[in-house]
Amino acid sequence: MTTDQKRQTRKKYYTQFAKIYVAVDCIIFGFLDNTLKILLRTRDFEPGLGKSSLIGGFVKEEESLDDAAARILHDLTGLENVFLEQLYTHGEIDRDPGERVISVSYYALLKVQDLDHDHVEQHGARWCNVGECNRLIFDHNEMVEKALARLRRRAKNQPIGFELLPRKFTIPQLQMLYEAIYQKKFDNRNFRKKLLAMDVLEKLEIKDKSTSKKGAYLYRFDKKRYNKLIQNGFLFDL
Amino acid sequence: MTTDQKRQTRKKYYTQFAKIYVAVDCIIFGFLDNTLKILLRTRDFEPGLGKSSLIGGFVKEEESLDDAAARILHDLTGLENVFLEQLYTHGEIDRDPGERVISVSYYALLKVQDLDHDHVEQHGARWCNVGECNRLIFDHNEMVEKALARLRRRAKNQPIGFELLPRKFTIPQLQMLYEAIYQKKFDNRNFRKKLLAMDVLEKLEIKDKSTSKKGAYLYRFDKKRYNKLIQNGFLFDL
DNA sequence: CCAAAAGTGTTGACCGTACACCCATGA
DNA sequence: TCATGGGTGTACGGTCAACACTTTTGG
Repeated sequence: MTTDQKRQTRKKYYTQFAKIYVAVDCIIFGFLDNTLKILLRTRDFEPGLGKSSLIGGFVKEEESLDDAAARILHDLTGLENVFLEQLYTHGEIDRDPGERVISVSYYALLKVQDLDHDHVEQHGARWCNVGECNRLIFDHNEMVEKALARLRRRAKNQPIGFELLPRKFTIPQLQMLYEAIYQKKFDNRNFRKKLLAMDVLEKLEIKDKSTSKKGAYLYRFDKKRYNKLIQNGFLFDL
Repeated sequence: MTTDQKRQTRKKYYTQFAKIYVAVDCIIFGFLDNTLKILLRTRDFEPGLGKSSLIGGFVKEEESLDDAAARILHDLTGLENVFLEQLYTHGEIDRDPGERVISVSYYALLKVQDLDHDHVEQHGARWCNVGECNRLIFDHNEMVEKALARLRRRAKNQPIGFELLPRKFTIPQLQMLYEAIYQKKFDNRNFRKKLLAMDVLEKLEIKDKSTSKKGAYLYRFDKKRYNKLIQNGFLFDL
């Protein structure tokens, strides 16, 4: 029996219970102008018409939560295979003043240089500095706070910072990203030392001269090497 | 306008979208016989009749997710004000072979000595050693894994171990709890040193002689002191 | 008096942090 | 030639981990 056939032959076991609208809201991070930003949109429907909100949508009957999040992200950005992780599910009864909706939040990290900015703008989205995007509808500010907390925790223990940079990047670039995430300065010697000691970056023989006359060496995150190290009990820790 | 009135006057904004069954499943931890255990139940209805499962139930129209979890926990244990934290939301389409149900998992930490064990048994629940409770229905094993991972992370950085012990406990008791959680031995001198250095325990002038002839001093977690320290930037770290 | 659990300090290794100067180059 | 950002090494202090013996007392 195929999965589709199984689905069609399902009995009605739970008719006595209530069904509820389920939404997905995405906190989409990007790194532009050495600043950490998220994508916001202005609501074009009630309730909350005209107010700022995260990028979201309803979960369909025949898609998983992860699929819904990926669909919503893809519709807006045109991108696939973006880093996406579930965060938290908000289930207060009156969180949406329209009707009862529970919302599963996801955060995404994307490489802005892969993005078609016109496409994004045509969908009514815009980049907003993290920390300046308060006054969102419903409980969306809380979602952003949780996403930031998660990003900060993860970035320390998992190599996800690279998801926000081009595949080839310089050490100063990476450091500025981390400074944007944690909102504090790092000592450049210590940062380099610790980072390179982990031995997960491949140094390229090319320099990026776009930000200095001397130029900075480009590096690439070596995922295969990272996975091998992980299997041997190595822990990423910046 | 009262909250109830608001709710009744809600418009129908989202009728074009699908509604979905939402369940809550609880991973309920307890510390018995120096072992970390969770509460399981045998399903007495289809689908999955006769199989082992977590303690769960459906979310009602007029209750929040947190309230649903607290209700389910209270129905089974008779306890209130138990430590309860949301974990993850499982949303695969076919995770429940009956109908489509998404499930929000919560983990709970309870003091087993507060428990009416007859009441629990009458509700068909039993304690099962963590690590020996595989072969659960649906994706419940995955939920247990996630709960364990979260417990381990939290126990290191937040004083939640105390939620699993009596209000008055001994240092050796606490150490055995941590050994059960992390499945490894700790050096007792180092454990004491680090723990007492944090200065969040109040030493009582009574000894517990139930496990040794010499007797071990009882301690109490000083929550007020802990909160004060936290405000000054102190970090719990065991 | 002895078995069994409670309680106590020291040392060496390692890691995190603080800190300042030279290099390369385009303009 | 100079201004700008890139790149480099060392020393100190604190934290973590390893380690063994004494104390208490009920049976």
